Amino acid sequence: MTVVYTQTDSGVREPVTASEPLTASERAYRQLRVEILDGDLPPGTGLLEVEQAARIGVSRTPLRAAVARLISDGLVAGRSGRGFVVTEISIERIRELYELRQALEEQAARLAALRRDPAVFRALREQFVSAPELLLQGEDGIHRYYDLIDDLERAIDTAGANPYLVGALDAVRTHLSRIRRLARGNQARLRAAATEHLLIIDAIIAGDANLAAHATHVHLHQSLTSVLAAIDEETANRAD
Amino acid sequence: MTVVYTQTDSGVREPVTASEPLTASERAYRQLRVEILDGDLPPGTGLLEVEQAARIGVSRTPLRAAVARLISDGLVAGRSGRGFVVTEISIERIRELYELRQALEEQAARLAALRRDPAVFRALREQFVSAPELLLQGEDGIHRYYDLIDDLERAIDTAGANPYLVGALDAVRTHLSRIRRLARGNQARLRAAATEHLLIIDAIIAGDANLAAHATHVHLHQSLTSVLAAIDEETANRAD
DNA sequence: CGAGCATCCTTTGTATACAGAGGGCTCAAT
DNA sequence: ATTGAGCCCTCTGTATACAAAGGATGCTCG
Repeated sequence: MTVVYTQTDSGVREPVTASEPLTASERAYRQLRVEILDGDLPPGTGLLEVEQAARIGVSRTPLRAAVARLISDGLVAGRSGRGFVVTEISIERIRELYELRQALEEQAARLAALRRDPAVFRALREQFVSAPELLLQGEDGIHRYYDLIDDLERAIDTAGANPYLVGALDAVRTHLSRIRRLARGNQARLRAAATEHLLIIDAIIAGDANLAAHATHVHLHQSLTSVLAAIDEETANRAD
Repeated sequence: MTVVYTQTDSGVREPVTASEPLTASERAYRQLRVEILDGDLPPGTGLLEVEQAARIGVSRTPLRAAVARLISDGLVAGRSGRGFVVTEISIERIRELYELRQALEEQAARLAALRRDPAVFRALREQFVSAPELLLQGEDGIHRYYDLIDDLERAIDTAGANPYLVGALDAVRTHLSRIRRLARGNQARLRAAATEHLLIIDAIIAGDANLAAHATHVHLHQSLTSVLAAIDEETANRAD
């Protein structure tokens, strides 16, 4: 199970650890993945092997390997004799995704509360207390806020110490990142989220597994509500 | 070329409608998968592309595709310059797997209770009531009992109506089937399990999501306890 | 006798050639 | 004009040839 953390925001955040001698299939996989996640290849886009191989600059063999991985990621679907398609994401799919996410994140929070190193989460707490200030610092602050959330998620994953769970969560987060673009930058929501995150952190520090799980449940409920509202609004605006 | 990528196909229960003209990569995938799941290729077994391609009777290209799928299934792991290995399953891994399973099956039971068609589960209830009799009918009865459990799982999946959740559960069940061989055929445990399953079914029929989730939690706790005990015993016997 | 280095060999990664299947297009008939 | 059938063409699935990387082994030097 190859995990690739290419955070797809236009940020230039890779420490650039030399130019990696990536294999062709790896390059093809990453490029297609980023393009799908960023929406450059919108859902429903039909793709052909030869065409994409030529565009990316690899032969069909590594491209097919890349596509196979994307299929198992659920980002594209195979078509019988006509190439492959970028999978659609409907509102119904988002609801379903959140139902899975609920189950996974609650369990992750539970396990983290049981196994955490308190020091790690106390440090995170510090940062989340001052998170609202970040939101006043424009685009860059918001970007750093999202990074902070990533740090929290990773800390919870690490504390939970369950590779299977982390793997399932990574898959969910992959799909979520296709949605997050929609609901990005809602100040009010982000401030509320910071409060919710603080409660989760406190529960984990206290070793209160049930509270951690319930706080996570509440947080995700609010998150889903916000996402659905943002999509509704978007759709309404588009109808104007 | 009609190639259907049955991504999370549990494979076992195909009515075997003659040998369809499967693609070479599909054949290779299924064969390797079955061999790993059945333990013919025990954990730790090192495999080479050429060697396996020759054995199965396909060329390296489709074999590589098959291995790629097995890797994303988590059944094998890639080695840098030395082929690939069937992944190990330690006791610790089993515990972790059950932690994930808990989260997923509880959510599935919850959703099933909310969305089920009562008639389906009333029919299943009938069968589970008479399940203990099956256990008296020897190996064949036990086999039919396991089929019954499969039916229940599928009914819950269908009622839950969440493809993402089902996909995650299929992945977990794939790994579980490697373990189940160990704890197979413990009569006392199977009788107890039938009772637990009945409670889950009743909760789903009643539309009681919380009870369904808790009953599932209890059931999985007992299941894990039983599996770990069986392994302990096995290890002890082997030490003799 | 041990350690380091170079070389060989094994095994993967990639490209390309070929075959078959499926869909689309054209042409004709009603 | 519309619909059906047949043909062609495109695109996938597979095999194989080639290249490069990594490890193991043996040789040499200290």
